[in-house]
Amino acid sequence: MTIELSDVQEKSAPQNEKPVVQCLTLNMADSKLNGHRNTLKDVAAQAGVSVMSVSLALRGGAASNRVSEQTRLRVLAAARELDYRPNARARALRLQQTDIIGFYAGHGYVNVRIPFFAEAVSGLQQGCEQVGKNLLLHSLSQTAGSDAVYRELMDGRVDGLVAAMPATDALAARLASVNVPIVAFADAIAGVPSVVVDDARGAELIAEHIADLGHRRVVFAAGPILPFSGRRRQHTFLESAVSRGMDVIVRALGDDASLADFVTAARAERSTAIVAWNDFDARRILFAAQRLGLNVPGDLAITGFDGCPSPYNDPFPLTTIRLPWAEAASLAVIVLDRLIKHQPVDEFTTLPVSLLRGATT
Amino acid sequence: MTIELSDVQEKSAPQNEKPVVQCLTLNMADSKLNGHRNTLKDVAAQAGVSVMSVSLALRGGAASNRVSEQTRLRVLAAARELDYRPNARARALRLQQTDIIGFYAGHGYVNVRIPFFAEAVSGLQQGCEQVGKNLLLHSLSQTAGSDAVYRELMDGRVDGLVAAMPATDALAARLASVNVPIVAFADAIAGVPSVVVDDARGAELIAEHIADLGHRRVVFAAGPILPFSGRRRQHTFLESAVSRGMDVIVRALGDDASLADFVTAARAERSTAIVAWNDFDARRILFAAQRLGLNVPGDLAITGFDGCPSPYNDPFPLTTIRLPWAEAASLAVIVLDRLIKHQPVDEFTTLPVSLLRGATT
DNA sequence: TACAGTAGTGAATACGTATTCACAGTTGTA
DNA sequence: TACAACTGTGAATACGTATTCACTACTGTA
Repeated sequence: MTIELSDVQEKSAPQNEKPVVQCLTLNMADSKLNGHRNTLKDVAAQAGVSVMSVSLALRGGAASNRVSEQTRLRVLAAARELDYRPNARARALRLQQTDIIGFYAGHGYVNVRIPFFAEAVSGLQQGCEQVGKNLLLHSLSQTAGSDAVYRELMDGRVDGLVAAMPATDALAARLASVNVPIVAFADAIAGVPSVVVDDARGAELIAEHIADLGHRRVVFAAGPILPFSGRRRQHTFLESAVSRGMDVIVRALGDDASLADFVTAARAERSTAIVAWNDFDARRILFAAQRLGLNVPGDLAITGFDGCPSPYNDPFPLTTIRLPWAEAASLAVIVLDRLIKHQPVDEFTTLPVSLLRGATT
Repeated sequence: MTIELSDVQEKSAPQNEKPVVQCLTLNMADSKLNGHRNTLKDVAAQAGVSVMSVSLALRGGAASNRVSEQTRLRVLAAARELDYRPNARARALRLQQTDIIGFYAGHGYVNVRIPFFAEAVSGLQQGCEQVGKNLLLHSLSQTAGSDAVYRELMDGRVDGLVAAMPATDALAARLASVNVPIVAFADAIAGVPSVVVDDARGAELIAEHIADLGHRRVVFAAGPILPFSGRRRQHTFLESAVSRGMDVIVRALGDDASLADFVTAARAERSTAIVAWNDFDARRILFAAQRLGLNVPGDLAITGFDGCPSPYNDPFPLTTIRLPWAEAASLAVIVLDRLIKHQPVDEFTTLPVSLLRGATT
């Protein structure tokens, strides 16, 4: 069942090495651009009333009482006939609001391929739909520094920002001091409404689970770099596991080449379980253990942390802590919206986590 | 190695069933909002020159020659001192351009959890970074109809749109006729510059590969609904496989409950391989086959279509066709940017695909 | 010295919306 | 009939930028 990596080969199609391109003219594009868009003034002229009346009539609700029913109907007819839509750019300037919120993530997490980020974006989208905003993914990956976030935030492009794990404390402080509504996500930021998940409780649940299964000696696999939430998991797990009488060895997990050594070392020192600080690393360890011919969980139990649902039916699911990133992100948007509207908000929200029992313990 | 689904249980944390919430005041938020942002006029006053001079001086390049060196330096100093940043909302109205592009995907593919979508967004982001645009994810999932896309497109919120697989032909036609730059992605749209991947060639590669392995009787698993690219894969595979002397049975794949029946039926009629039109279905079939105790690929070979890289090291990778969605999406953005700038564009671009040999054949 | 040419800058305006202000017209009351 | 109260609507303006227009001051040449 163990598969060699070399089995995965890429065989490119010989006759299709270069993109097949047919270049045609672009007269079509030229003729399509610069089409005239109808404005409020056009509608007013069409209906034979003033701009003001149009604005009031179209706004609906209580404002519509200001205009006579006859005028209102005439305006509506004219607007429909001209297919009028308020210009979002002008609206944004007039109302000082774009109906767009931004999302920033530090530590290189700006990549939808990473499950955490995908879950977050999924939740953000859902939240946006609920409050009628749009989501702007800043075009800032590794190259763009923290300054780019700040600039985009300050130039009025977005109404607010959901900030996940700022790369540095300096950036966090800078974000917190800015004149723009901000909600912290995943990691709390001092002085900013924050939505987080209960990492610490998750670490306790793992410790409890491992202890219940009878493990007495385990390895905690820390990443080379550990964001704040990772440090919290490590700290709480250590405390909880030790208090349950377990020996815990904390060791940094290296690159792919060193994975086998990591597992072998754990076995050599008689550890029976490896607790990883996230699912990504847990799967790397699982993969290495399987390649070494170990029986998981018989020879070695492995646990992760995140529990992002797999897009595929996973035949060998991890035992892990499910962190409700999507729900948290969705909530973050709602909090941000309240902040933008000057409504009272909870300064700090922690979402509960749960143990997801898979096949690795 | 086969795992029962019932093994995956969710055990919630008893004392954390409700979100832990600490509600504080929001005076902080109040004091932060409504901060004054410096405008061009403020900079002009600070530097003791006119608005025009400031605009010219800050623009740099050839325009800066219009102002004296002394004025330029004074303006720069004033701008830095006031931490001036041009207001994006006002710029958008003045320049009739927001530097934002939108992305629309039909057929329910608006979900970063779906690998195709994640790859697409990843490529879009990369492309955006290259051309200096931002990416707007419309808040439109299942609830919002095609009308919402149209509206967002027409109100000037975005400079252009990358459209993947419009839900209906009517929508495609409508998009193509609009006064806004559009690039079709994944599925071509008539009259619109399109960036697609070579589905047909991929289907040939699969047929060739399966034939080389000696299979004479295979099942093509079609989805209940097949988007255009899926129909193309099916059509070309059929043609190519039959011409190589294979028997092909085309059968729709049902829900999870019917997966086992699907596999059993294939075995009963002596098929030795199942070709799925995408990776998602291929994995579902793989999962079902493993649960039935079959040896893959010994008893049954399985192939997919997509080849999105897994975020985790996959110990049992599919044999599939790698479709370069990210590259295609990135290119789509670049084409869109050229369209926006009225530069000539390729009307049709097809990116090459390759066979990814995994562990399932 | 007078005038043409040029460099530099201030004032004014458009982009399209939403809203304030003021005014005309209508109805109601003394 | 005269005046107040009120309703509906037109005109004007601000949001902040980028750009056009027009004007001043200065340099160079005849």
